[in-house]
Amino acid sequence: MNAFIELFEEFDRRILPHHLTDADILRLRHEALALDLQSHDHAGLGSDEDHFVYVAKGAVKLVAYLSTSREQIVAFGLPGELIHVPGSGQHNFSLIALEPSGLLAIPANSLLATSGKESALLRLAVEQTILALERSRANSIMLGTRSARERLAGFLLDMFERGTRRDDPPGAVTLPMSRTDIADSLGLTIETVSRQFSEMRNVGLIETRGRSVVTILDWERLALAAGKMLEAA
Amino acid sequence: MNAFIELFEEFDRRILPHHLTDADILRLRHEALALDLQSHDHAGLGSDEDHFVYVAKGAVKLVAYLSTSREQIVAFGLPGELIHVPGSGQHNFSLIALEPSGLLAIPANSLLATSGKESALLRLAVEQTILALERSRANSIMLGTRSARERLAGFLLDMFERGTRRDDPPGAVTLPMSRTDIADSLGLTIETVSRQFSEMRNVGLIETRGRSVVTILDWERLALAAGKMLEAA
DNA sequence: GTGCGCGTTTGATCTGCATCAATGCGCGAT
DNA sequence: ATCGCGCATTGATGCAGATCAAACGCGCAC
Repeated sequence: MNAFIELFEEFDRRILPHHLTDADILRLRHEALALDLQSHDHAGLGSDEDHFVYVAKGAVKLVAYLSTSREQIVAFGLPGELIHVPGSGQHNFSLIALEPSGLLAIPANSLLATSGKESALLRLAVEQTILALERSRANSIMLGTRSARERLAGFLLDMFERGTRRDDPPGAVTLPMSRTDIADSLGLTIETVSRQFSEMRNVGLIETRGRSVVTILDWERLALAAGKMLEAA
Repeated sequence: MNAFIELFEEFDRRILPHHLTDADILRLRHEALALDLQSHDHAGLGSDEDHFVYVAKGAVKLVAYLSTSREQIVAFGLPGELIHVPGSGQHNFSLIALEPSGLLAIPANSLLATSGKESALLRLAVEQTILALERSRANSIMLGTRSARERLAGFLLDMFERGTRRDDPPGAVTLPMSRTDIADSLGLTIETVSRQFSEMRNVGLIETRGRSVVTILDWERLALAAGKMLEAA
């Protein structure tokens, strides 16, 4: 229970607009749901309702299931991020922990049911949804046009921007997800991902330690490999 | 000018929530921009601001440019639809008419700057953004996991649902976009798209007349070819 | 109608990534 | 430390779709 209080306060500090009405805060606090997940746990948000999930600790993936065999990861959620989780619609989505994680789930409706004159929460909902939309479209572009090399290079740069931890040495990232997860998010196979890792290591772009620590050695060439240059034109 | 009035009234009837305050409607009417585009015209929305664009007549594509060579179509807009157009952010987007089109562009901010107590417009913005997000994610799934055949079959079904015109014979759609556009939206090449069209014609799934009229002959097998069955599982 | 141009179709070949198949190795359990 | 399992790497092969190249035909101007 104390855990919930802390979680909510962090969420309040880092995401919520300041100067909310007491009524709004109370309602949110009442309708928010704290989740403490272990690796591979599904966040059972149950209902058909959309949620915004704040990731306080750990890391999660948002997965869309198609056939039993193939799945597509639509987004990763890293600490400090708020991710939009759709209720059961056309596709079957599910939010799964990559490592032990502390989450706070807010039903979208409790942002939408703003109390009368104060619309700060509604505005938050719009902003966050637009952010999610931008990321999703960037993803579509990646999946529609990039080669395997470009995808992995872009992925690493993105992960570095979003996911560097305080205990990571400079230039290094600890990837919370498996090769399978990386493959499923980039629309590739594990073998291809692995081969790209090896090649990038061989040509001196990156260095890896263990399964999940990646150090970026040559930023410029990595950005180039990600195809960033072409975009500028 | 008269054209603007008609456009706005249609937009009001079909998209806007009923019971808006007069102030809201007036502001919208003032900040909305009517666009009358010819084929291949860019909608010069200029600013860095996001827009929602209502397609009254014609058809448009929302394109992301990468290199000069390759481009990715992120969404199509057909009559009656409202599409979200991002201001210049990370990627360079642009909204282009596929045929002579009548559009109404609403700056996102004029939905967000809701006047005090009435938040109906804000709610509209959230709903529409969430819709765009859902479509974008469905697109990511398509691009990440589907084969060429599945992509085209799914595309045709989607176009039929969204784009049948009153003058189309039953079972037929008039596609407003070129093979190049189809290819750019599905993450394929024109040749591959063309070959898939031919094969589907050969096996009796569809029939084509001219360049752009497609008749669906076998709905069941087409849905099957789109991979719809696997999703159900 | 006739002719021309561009979008489309079709064909031949190439290649990047998937698939199939071992082997290797990091990492938690003992 | 060492064992053993599951993830990861590496290798061999196949194939879907890209690329290169050529013919076709729809739709427009004259």
